[in-house]
Amino acid sequence: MRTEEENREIAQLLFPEVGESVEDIFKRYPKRKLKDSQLVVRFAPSPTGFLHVGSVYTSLINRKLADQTDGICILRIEDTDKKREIEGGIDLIINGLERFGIKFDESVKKGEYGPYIQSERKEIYKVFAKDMIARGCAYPCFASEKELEEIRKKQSESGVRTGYYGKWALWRDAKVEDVKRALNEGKRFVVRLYSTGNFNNKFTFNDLIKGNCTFSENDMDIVLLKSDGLPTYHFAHPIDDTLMGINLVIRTYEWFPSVPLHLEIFDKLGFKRINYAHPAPLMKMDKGNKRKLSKRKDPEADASFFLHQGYPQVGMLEYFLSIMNSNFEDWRIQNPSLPYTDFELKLEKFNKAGALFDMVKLSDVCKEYISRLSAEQVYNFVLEWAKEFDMDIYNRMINNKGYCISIFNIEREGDKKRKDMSKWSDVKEQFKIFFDDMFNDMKKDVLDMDRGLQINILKEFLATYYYGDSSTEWFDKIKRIAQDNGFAIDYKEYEKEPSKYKGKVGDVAGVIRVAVTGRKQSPDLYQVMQVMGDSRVRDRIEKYINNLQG
RNA sequence: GCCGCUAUCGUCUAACGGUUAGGACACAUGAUUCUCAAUCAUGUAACCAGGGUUCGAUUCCCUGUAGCGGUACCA
Repeated sequence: MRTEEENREIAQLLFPEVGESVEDIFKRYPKRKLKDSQLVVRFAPSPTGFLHVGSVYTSLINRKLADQTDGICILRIEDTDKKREIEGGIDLIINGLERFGIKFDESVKKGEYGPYIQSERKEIYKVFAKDMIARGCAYPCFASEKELEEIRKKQSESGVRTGYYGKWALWRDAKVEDVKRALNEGKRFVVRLYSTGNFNNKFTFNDLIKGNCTFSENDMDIVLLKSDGLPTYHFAHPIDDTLMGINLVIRTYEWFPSVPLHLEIFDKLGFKRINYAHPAPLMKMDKGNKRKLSKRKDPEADASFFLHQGYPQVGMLEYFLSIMNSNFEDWRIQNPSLPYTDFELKLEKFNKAGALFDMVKLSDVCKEYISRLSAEQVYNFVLEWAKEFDMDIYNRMINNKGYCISIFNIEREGDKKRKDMSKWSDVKEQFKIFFDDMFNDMKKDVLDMDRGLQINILKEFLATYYYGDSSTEWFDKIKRIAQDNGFAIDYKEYEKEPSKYKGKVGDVAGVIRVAVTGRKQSPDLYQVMQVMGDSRVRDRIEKYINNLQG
């Protein structure tokens, strides 16, 4: 055991350049003037790669909770691992989240409690590290990687817990002279927590999502400051969240096991503890096993995948909301016209286990969402998407705005809303029947019907077709053609005696559909033809007739 | 290995000791003055296993099993 004097001496030896005190720092970060009910939360990603969908998920929780309580949502960049950092990583995160409609009240660009990038807060952590050493709550450790490895080896051989703790912690109670000598030899050091926890002591802890949990006290002398002078997550977290006035930490589940450690650091720092909520991560089914959505294996782990595909941002957020609080779906059914921001998200309703990320369900939520939009809104969203990801579509839309809106308007009104679009890129397929240069006429024999008969039907249709007809007039004419050619008008009658007829009205409409759209399936044929216009319809039918004759 | 969390239809979940175990997605079938989509109706489908506690357990407790997470000078 060292004396108080000795600890102060070591602190001064290690950080002679640090003149500021803990009090000085706190003066720069005054307490926020907010009510307790107003949540100050933060999303704190590392710029180590592309924006993960899980990040969108977690930041949405933060954003919602802040909004609901008239609180503040902060973005903080945790870039203390310089080895894993990638260039442009910060912009990737900020721009990406913004594209999903998630903005921050304080972040890299604005805010009074910055810097919001941890590497720029290096000096702050040092002040606290020096203070902890001086008070005997932390100490320098000069152990080499090799030595640490040896310790670990010995520990696993004798079957005890691995780690730097208790009697295994070489430098825990080192003499001042030893510290001086190591320093003089130019050895690099880390600052470790001087843990006073007892692993055999259990305590309960209340997590806002998990509820009451039991933990063992931490006894690991974990690294606080790395040898490059930057803090580990464990050290930066209590300091930043305290200085920034965070009153609820929402972070993914992988942090859950380090709660005892963090509580000890809070205590040793002399800080008030902060409430935690640990939501479970998004999972993926892989060969019968659930696993975390992986950056390397799963394209859909990259949030930009959804941007490319053109999944509507609100659809994405609503899908996430339905995973977070399953009552969101019921709420949505009861309040079809309210914005998702009106839904009240509750931490206690979160599921404790990880949910599978379900693309099918996502598509369904997006279909619902898009079906609630007007044709103009769809046009604008698709245009925005196409501008970035599909110039061909973009140009078509710019040059044919009215035409495109009327395409999007097909079966968009009334009760029978069309729900076949889950993402903006789906328009490419839709456009194929409406633009002549994207249109592929079908081969002659797609229909199992005599060619002469098909030609007859189409010629008769052309003879009576009038663009100004209402849909009933239009269909009456088709029925007439059907009748004249020996088709049943009534489906049930046809079912009774199929041999009496050549087919049913649907088959006649089918011939026209194939001629006009090039497909056996299409949206409401009458509406399609109205949108296409008289001459395009006639052209296509004539071309198809020629094709059959050729 | 050790520590912790979790466990209901294929998926997301509801239930907070007594229910024909509910809903949504998916799937299947049927309806529908044209196909697809939509809509409507119907249907298939679940309490991880074994012990307790209790008049009664999906629900509470224990054990096992499985999944997930942690066990770094990564976050």
